[in-house]
Amino acid sequence: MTESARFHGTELLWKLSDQGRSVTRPALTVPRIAAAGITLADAAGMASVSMQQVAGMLDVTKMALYRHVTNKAELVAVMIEIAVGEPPDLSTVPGGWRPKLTEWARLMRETWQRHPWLPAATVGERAMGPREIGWTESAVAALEGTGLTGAQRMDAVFLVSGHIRNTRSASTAGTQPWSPDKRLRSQIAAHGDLFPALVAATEDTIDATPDSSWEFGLARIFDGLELLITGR
Amino acid sequence: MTESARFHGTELLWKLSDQGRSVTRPALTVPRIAAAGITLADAAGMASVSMQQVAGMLDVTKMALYRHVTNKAELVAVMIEIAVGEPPDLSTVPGGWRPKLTEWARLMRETWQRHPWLPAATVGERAMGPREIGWTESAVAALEGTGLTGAQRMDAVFLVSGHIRNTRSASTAGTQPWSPDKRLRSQIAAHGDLFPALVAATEDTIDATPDSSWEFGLARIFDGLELLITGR
DNA sequence: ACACCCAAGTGTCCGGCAGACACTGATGTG
DNA sequence: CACATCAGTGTCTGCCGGACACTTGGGTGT
Repeated sequence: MTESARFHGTELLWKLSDQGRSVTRPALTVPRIAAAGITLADAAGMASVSMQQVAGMLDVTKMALYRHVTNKAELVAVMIEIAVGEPPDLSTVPGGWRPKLTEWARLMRETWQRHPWLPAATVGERAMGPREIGWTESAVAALEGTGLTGAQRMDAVFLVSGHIRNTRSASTAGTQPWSPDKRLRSQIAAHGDLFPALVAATEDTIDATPDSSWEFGLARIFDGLELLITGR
Repeated sequence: MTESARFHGTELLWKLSDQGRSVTRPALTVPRIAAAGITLADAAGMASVSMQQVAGMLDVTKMALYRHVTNKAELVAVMIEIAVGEPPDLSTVPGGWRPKLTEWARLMRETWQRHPWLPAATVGERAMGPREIGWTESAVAALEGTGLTGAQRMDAVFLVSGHIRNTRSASTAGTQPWSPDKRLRSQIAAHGDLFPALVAATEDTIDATPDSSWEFGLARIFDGLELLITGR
């Protein structure tokens, strides 16, 4: 059927199109759907993840997705569970809780950097998957033997992960009146009489790297924890 | 024209109705619109603040609002600026930076408690109003004379306000696998073999107050800052 | 007294969103 | 061959933000 239809192009084209649809297209599965959602979110943010956009990526009607996920929240949950990946094994990290937690924070930050929508998605009341809980497990385990109570270990992990969330993306961190936003900065300068302390403090933040807040905060938090753990 | 129509009720009724519309109803103004939005957000969350809902509270069509605000983002910005209130004057707080910042954090937390939608609304790229910037100014000013560089003062304030944001509301804090969510907790217990550290740590968090994470984190952060400031 | 203007509020439309529900067409098994 | 099951479809509803043209009523200039 390849060459014989040379002079009946339309027929062949139609068949090709049909074959393209029914043969080459892989079956719709939850992982494939989630992967499409992740691709979309990585590229254009969580706001552009809608059922129809995801369906569009798979050349399928949005209603087809509902055969595999019960609703959008479930789709997002699967996306998160896949995107966070396997929790790390910190037992191989030499040293005490501090190097272990440092590595944990680094890995988590890295993951969230790869998927900038994760901070925004992992917010509010929702179901957590096993891998997501596993990340917390890792961090809490790193604090065993520090003499902290269970509640304190929990709070410490919460504090660190909160800091990651806050420094991770402009879309989840609170807006701050400095950072590279020239417009806002010039507004502060224009009303300098109202904000003398800000004007003074922003003078030497011009070359601040985006990572400086991250490192500063993490150092303070770890110092504070160390003070508590070593008992002064 | 008032009494002469006594026996032509319909006319009077129509006029009353007209008067009721034009006389008793106050004019639409930006503050009134914003107040309606704040009431709505306080009661039912940011998700229920839509142009039509706000307009409905004022017995007006949603399109009428667009005469006073250019779009929804601007409405929200005004809501925020009004809700945060005047920034505090910390110069009256006796003591050094730590009591001042403690008071600042307390006040900010209080404000955000009064308007639980504030954390969610003050996120992402957006315009900040003078009062909002003023809050930051207050905090940065409290750190003057500590010997910290401008960038460090900024980072410190960012760290504290980030912690407020994280502990403030379930709608902005990252989901955590403990807290009073029985369902999630039982799931951890059910798969206890996967999460031994979590099981151990959650055992004594049953009576954790919702404020404990807040106080724990703030104490660690302040301790860490103090360590840096006193130079040790 | 009259024409006119203009600001405030309105009605209608559009595209995009999540999701309910009934349907079609293929496939494998008795 | 009959039939159940299942993957994917089409259409509908009710929300959302917002563009745009419209009405209406209270001044104001002449």
